This record gives sequence, C-alpha cells and structure tokens, in this order.
Amino acid sequence: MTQKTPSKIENPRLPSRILRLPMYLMLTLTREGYRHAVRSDLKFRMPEYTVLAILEEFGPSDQRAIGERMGFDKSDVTKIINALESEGLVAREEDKIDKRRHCVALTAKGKRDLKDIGSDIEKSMRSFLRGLEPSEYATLTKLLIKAWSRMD
Amino acid sequence: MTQKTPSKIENPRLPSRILRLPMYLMLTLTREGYRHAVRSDLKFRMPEYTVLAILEEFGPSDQRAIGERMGFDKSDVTKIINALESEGLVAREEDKIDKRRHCVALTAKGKRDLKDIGSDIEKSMRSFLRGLEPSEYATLTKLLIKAWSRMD
DNA sequence: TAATATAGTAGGTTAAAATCTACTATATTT
DNA sequence: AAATATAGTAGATTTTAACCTACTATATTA
Repeated sequence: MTQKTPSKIENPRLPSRILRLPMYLMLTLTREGYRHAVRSDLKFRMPEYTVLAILEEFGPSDQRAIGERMGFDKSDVTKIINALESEGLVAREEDKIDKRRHCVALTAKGKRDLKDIGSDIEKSMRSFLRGLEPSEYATLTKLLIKAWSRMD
Repeated sequence: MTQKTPSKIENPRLPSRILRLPMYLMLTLTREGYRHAVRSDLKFRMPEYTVLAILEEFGPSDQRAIGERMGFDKSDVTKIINALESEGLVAREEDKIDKRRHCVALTAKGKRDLKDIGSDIEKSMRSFLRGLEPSEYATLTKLLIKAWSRMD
C-alpha cells in the first residue's frame, strides 16, 4: 500500500475494462492521430479535402448542401470555400436562377490537385494505422461505416 | 453548372473518397459519441473511470504512473484524483519511503461503485453503436486494440 | 405588397482539451 | 553541502472546434 512505486513503467498499458470500450479506443486514436497529422505537415486538412471530394463526386453544389453533407454550419463552409478559392481549387459562380446561391465547382487545378491532396492525407492516415494488415484496415473501415450510418 | 440545386438533400452522404478513411470515420463517430454521452448524463466520464479501473487492475499507484498510462499531464491527474477523492472513491496516502509521492488507492466505496460507473458508461457506448451486431462490436474492438497498441 | 424565410458573409462567443508555469516539498547526484 | 531532478498542486494560457449573431441580398408566402 505504502510501498514505493517504481520510477518507470516499463510497459504502460490500460486496464482491460477500458480496452474493451471501442469508443474510448477511438477517442485515444483520433487524439493521437491528430498529432500525427500535424507532424506530417499536410497542406490541407480533412474539411478542405472533404469539400473537394464532395464537389468531385456529386458535382457543383451550393454551400448549404455542402454543409448539410458534412454536418457543418454554413458559416464554417464559407470559411473553407474561401480558403479553397484563394488557392484556386474551387470557383464560386452566381446561381442564375436563385441569386442568393453560390454554385461552387472544382476548377481544373482543383480536379488535378484533389488526387495529390487525398493521397497525402490517406498516406498519413495509413502510416498512423500501420499496425493493421490491409485486410484488417478494410474490415475496420467497413465496421465504422456501418456504425456511422446508423448512429443517432 | 448554374442550375438551381434542390432545397433539401433527401439522403445526404459523404463521397466515397472520404468514407474509405477510417480515421475520419472515427473522428466523426467520437464527435457524435461525445454528444450522446452528454445526453446520457453520466455522473463520471472516461478519465475518472479510467483512473478507477487502473487502480482496480494494477493496484495502488502514484499519480505520475497513472498519468503515464493515460497519456495525461500530471496536473490533469491531480484534478481527476481531486474529484474522485471528494466523492470518497479513492484515497491519497503519503508514500512512507518517498514522501513526495502520493499513493492513490481505491476506497471500499470506490471498489463498490466502480462496477456501476463502468456499466453506465459501457451501456451508453453500446447504445450509441447499436447499429453493430455483438460480433461486429467485438471485431471492431479487437482491431482498435491492435491499432492502438502499435501506434507511435 | 407585406411579411417571412433562405443563402451566404463576417466576425464573435463558448466550451473543452491540452499545455505550460510557478511553486513547495522531497530525493538524488556530484 | 550544493546543485539538480522529481512528485504533486494550483492556476493560467492556448488551441480548436462548435456555435451563434447580425447583416445583406434575394426568394417565397400569405
């Protein structure tokens, strides 16, 4: 009880009660993964990449729809589009029918750069999860998609 | 290009480039899971429960060792222990050999309450991930442990 | 036509986690 | 013995995401 504890824990680990909780493991992993992402010094982060990918897969879109897909407030979408536009990756165009709307589309440069931006991010994420075999990585992804698609 | 976009997206979804990224899915899930945890109005959160579980599984410990296991700064450990001590769940005792150290141990009440605190948290997390079958939940946990144990 | 609602912008606020500093007390090293 | 290092505390600072407000312009509705 009052004995002196060792100065260094050789193999620090969490108790099994905690290791059986996937939500906590995800929390820890994303926290560490964030640091890893910062270290890998990417030019764009997920929000920017997500907008580019949305425009690529679903085509030009107004900002409200982008925000709805991402679960972001419209004001935050404005900021992301501003950043992407200033880099010449997307262009805003007035919607001719509804002049309140800005139709956002990928530029030629945006289409070109999207792949590199994505592969940089994906490479960083894969290197962080390099403890998993490719098949495990795929299984993990599948399970997360299922959980994600049914969360409340 | 400039055609009017519909006012409501019936089935908003993310592009496949994003859905194939487990780290992003985890980020989204933990963000939502946090809201779910707040809604379920638990008395203690993960940091407090983690400390209790550490003390249960590894026995009495000084605060530095607890922080090392959790990846928390010592000052944060102090705050958690303060909260747990004021609820009578843990007790600090001076280490007789090294008087700088506080040997932290579960009280009888701490041992008793640990199970309820844990099952409340676990229930909340399971209900959040209820889209997964039990076997999928187990697989997910296993994969996350593997990823966690090998992250840098 | 008047009232209400929506898209987007700019900028601010809030809340939580993570980090850091200064300090006291005690141990260890030189 | 003096210098240095460690455990713990208290409190401040930083960071970041999430959220909110006020505003302009335009569209829709009653």
